[in-house]
Amino acid sequence: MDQALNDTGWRGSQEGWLEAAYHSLLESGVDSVKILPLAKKLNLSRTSFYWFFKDREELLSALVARWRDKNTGNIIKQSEAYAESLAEAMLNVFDCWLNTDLFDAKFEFAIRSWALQSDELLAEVQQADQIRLEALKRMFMRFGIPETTSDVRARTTYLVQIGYISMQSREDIAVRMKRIPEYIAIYTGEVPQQRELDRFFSRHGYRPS
Amino acid sequence: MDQALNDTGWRGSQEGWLEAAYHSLLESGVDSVKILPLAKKLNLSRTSFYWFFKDREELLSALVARWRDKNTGNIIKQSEAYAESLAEAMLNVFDCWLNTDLFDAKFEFAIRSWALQSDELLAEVQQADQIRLEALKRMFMRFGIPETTSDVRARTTYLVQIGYISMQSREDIAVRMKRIPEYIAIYTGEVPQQRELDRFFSRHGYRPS
DNA sequence: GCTGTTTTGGACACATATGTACATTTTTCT
DNA sequence: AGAAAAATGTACATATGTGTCCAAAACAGC
Repeated sequence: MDQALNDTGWRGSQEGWLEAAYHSLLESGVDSVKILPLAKKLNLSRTSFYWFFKDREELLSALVARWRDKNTGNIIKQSEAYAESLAEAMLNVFDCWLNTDLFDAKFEFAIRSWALQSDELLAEVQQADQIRLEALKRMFMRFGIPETTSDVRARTTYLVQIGYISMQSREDIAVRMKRIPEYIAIYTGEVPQQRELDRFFSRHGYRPS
Repeated sequence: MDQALNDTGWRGSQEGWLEAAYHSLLESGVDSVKILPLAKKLNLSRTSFYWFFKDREELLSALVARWRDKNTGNIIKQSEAYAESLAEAMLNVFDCWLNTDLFDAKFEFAIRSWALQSDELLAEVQQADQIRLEALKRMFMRFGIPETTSDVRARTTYLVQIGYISMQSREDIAVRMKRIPEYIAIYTGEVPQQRELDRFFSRHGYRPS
């Protein structure tokens, strides 16, 4: 029987298993990341898995590594991006919440749920939270906001997003865009300029009607 | 061998199994709620479980019912409580975040994680979110805040809390109390009066130093 | 203290998962 | 084409979970 082959000409590969594990994690949580079901989905024999990974643990570690590499880095980068006003800086951070390439919200939630049953992972998640919160706080302080206020506003910005993820709601992009100016006003205490909003909308391919 | 007996003089009971399931759910997620491990924890034979519950499904349903009864009701109640100012109304809602009897944050997170692998439960969680958000929005509107602003502020209030839960951080009560006035200022746009804060601190048994 | 109901737990049948050993197939290199 | 390497898949051993059947133990009321 002829089956789908990958780049290498082989049916299986480390990437293939990892990718399947990633999708399973996002859809149904860690406990669904099991070798037998993955093998079925990939139309591969279960045992061929062990050629690419030592055991299930190694696969799970690879998933965590993937998360670590992707999600924390971009928040920091966006919070440090050039901006003329606090509102503009905030909009830079908002890029993360609207662009899956910058921040993978579903992945984030799946990891957090997983952390419920792994103290080791929980420690990593909390470290990531701290790093991200500090980056946001620095952003506020760069624009002259006092420390305590910066701290609380950084938390608000970040926690609203984490909460939004946790709601797992899949709203229309237009609905979300409409709320953006209000969010900016609450978080920064200043109303964003129209041209700042236009620049933001434009880079997310959105045309307000 | 003599074993611990409960109120009825019997060793097992529906309540006992449910309570054990609840603790397991909060500590390690739904997939840890298994009959065999629970039996071990309760020092009971596994099969005696089936005297109290038809099967595992029925136990899980009982857990969901428990969550439904507890968490949504109190947010609505607190958002409708008497208040002279918006800041005071907000502090009433904050009671939920500081009093486990009013809102069980750990339970909430465990349920949300569980919803990742159950579409049925996800629908319920999202319905709860909507009901709670609407109650908060009404609270803002009661104090003359325009609709769109009320909507976004309700979301901010609620989502910060859901996000906070999702961080699973266990901070000192004093640390959290110190941030309260700032949060109130952000969410409501008005600074809380000292006597309002004092009343709030007092009912949570907190003495600012 | 006998009787019947409630509750328990051992024995069984079955399902799903993990990981190892080994023979076989497929591809690459010479 | 033949040998070596890479990848697959069957068979086996083991663990953990679910749910049913049934004999026994514990308790309540007479």
